[in-house]
Amino acid sequence: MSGPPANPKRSRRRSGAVTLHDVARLAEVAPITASRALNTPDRVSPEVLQRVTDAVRRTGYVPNLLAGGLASTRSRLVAAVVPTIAGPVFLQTIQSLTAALEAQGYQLMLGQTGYVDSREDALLEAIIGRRPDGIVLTGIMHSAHGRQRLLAAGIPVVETWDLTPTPIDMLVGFSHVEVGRAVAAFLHGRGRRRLAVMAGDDERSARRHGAFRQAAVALGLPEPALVTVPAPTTLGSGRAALQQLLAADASVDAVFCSSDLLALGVLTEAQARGLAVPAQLAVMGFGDLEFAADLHPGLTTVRIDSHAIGRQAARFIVERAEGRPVAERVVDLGFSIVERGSA
Amino acid sequence: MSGPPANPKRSRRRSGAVTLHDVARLAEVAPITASRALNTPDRVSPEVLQRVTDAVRRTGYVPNLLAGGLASTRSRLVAAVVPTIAGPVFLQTIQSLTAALEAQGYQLMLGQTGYVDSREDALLEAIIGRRPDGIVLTGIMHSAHGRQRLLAAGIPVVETWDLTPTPIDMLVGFSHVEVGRAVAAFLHGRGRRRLAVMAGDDERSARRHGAFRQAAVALGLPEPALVTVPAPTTLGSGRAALQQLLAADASVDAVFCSSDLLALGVLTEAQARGLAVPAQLAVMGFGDLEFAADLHPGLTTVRIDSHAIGRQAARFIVERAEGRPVAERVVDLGFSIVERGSA
DNA sequence: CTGAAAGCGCTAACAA
DNA sequence: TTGTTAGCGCTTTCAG
Repeated sequence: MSGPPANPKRSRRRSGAVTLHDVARLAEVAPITASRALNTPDRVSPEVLQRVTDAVRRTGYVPNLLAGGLASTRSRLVAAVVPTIAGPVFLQTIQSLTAALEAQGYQLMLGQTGYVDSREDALLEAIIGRRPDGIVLTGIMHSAHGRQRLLAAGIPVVETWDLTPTPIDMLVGFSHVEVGRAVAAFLHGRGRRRLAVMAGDDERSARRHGAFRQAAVALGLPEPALVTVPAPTTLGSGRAALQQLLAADASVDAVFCSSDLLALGVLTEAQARGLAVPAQLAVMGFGDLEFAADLHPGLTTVRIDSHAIGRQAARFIVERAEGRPVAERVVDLGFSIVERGSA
Repeated sequence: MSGPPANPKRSRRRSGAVTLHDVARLAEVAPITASRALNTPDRVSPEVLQRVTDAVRRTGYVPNLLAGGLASTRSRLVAAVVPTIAGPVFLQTIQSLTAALEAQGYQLMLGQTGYVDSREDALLEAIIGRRPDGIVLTGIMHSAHGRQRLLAAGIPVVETWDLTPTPIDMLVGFSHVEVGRAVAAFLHGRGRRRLAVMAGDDERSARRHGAFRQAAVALGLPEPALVTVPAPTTLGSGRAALQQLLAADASVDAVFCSSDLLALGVLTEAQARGLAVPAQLAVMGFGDLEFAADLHPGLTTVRIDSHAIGRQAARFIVERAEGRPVAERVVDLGFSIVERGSA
């Protein structure tokens, strides 16, 4: 339909796609005017705007954002880094982040480190190479070297799902230490006395159960038992961990799991061996994933507003990219304990 | 540490980052030679390679892939489009796709249509604008107009999770019709006579249960009951759907769910109301997600190798991008029925 | 409000 | 094997 390259002048390849020049020629304006019509339509006369709009429609022009990004040093690309997208917790954050960014004309690039720190550096390099307008770090422990590069690249960074005292740049999360304490207090308040923790082997989880165990002891309870499972946590590892836990000490009357999926595993195993929840064993999860409310019994868990984290991260980055200074660079979204049947 | 722009010549901004020119100057070679050293190291003398490598290390140079992509018309970017990443099924495909691409130096851009067709066009535009080396379409129904644009843009496309007779370009999936038939035959073979279907309201799911119901009738069974739930399917919708199903017809003795999550909902509801699985009700899922095997009872389900789909899609696109022609453009990965306790 | 010139940082074409 | 030159397609300066 559209004319293929016909001019046998000489030299380079040309991708063959319609360019802004083609549009401009058709609209009988200079390329820069066509550019303005598309990017800042209110700085162009209505008539010109109309002509350009028509030309775009007629040619099926799609702006080359690579070229635009190169020229303007604004890529409208945002990178997100997660250990694995398959883990239960970060998914909603990524979902909302993507959606919020798309609504503003930004795209998300996804990177997975796979819980292997060495991948992190390579990934970071690939990401920086794209000159994204921002990077969202989710649930990862970044090396000092990685922080360096990020800082050096001058790319806005949002760390999420945590509240570190020394953020690289911006931060949206909540206190894992507070979560641990609150859960210990909650279970103690419900009359539970022999607590246990089942936790993924990541750093954040460690901080939660560290605080949990400390708080339990401070409340006069015996040191809670601890079972660690490899991250990402699964239903299967929850079942196995409960077996292990009960084999070591059958008197446990409450388990705090580091994810709802783990808790579902505990629920499943309890059911399989006829252990009554919550009568004999109270079970608490973490995350308040979608399924938590509909389990039987309903899962008592720590609610984290994963979507809000994603949205706030998007807001942070877009603000920065548009040149608006971000007043408050740290947002604590908090958490809450949702009491349902399992505890 | 590194020198900021000092030359007060005139004109443009310069991003401030280290460029290939800086590296080349330091290594005392021409920029193009430095480029070769980085991209095709074997076409450069060992000595030059060494000098360039050193210069890169000393400057902390990170290639600008926007510029590279613009010049070479190869962005090393691949776009994936899913309805929502939060749905249970596509996650593993995306995970493997990302991982496989990263291993080859490609990055993934994620786009969500949110089950709204109008979003699809806007998203497509944003994607095409990045000039990706490929697009992976997962679980979406693309409009004729969308197909047009994709074709016109000349970007390699891989459709996944399906086997359409008229692929846009490349295809990796399996037959949903075959799945429906196989499940009907399986349940019939296990002596089930009053079948039911619980399905998300997406097109693919409809094809599965269409074939399922047809096959059931062909086997001499009564027309299976059908309960439709909105996509994406959840545990909660599974519970609700079972209630609905039993209210309409309590004699049902087998349910085929259009996702494992839905099946988990059915299992949960059955347990809550003391309905014995599989004795009174056989439950089958779809997907064989990670948790399926560890449920109690274990979930009998249709196994789809979601990871393999992602890997094959990556292979397709990389082959194309590297200019190697793809011989077989359609791959049927098939499926299998995994028999566990629930049916 | 519109345009001419210059160049973002890189690599494909030729040469040498 | 290395270099020269000319752009990829867009947007920023700086003028009108």
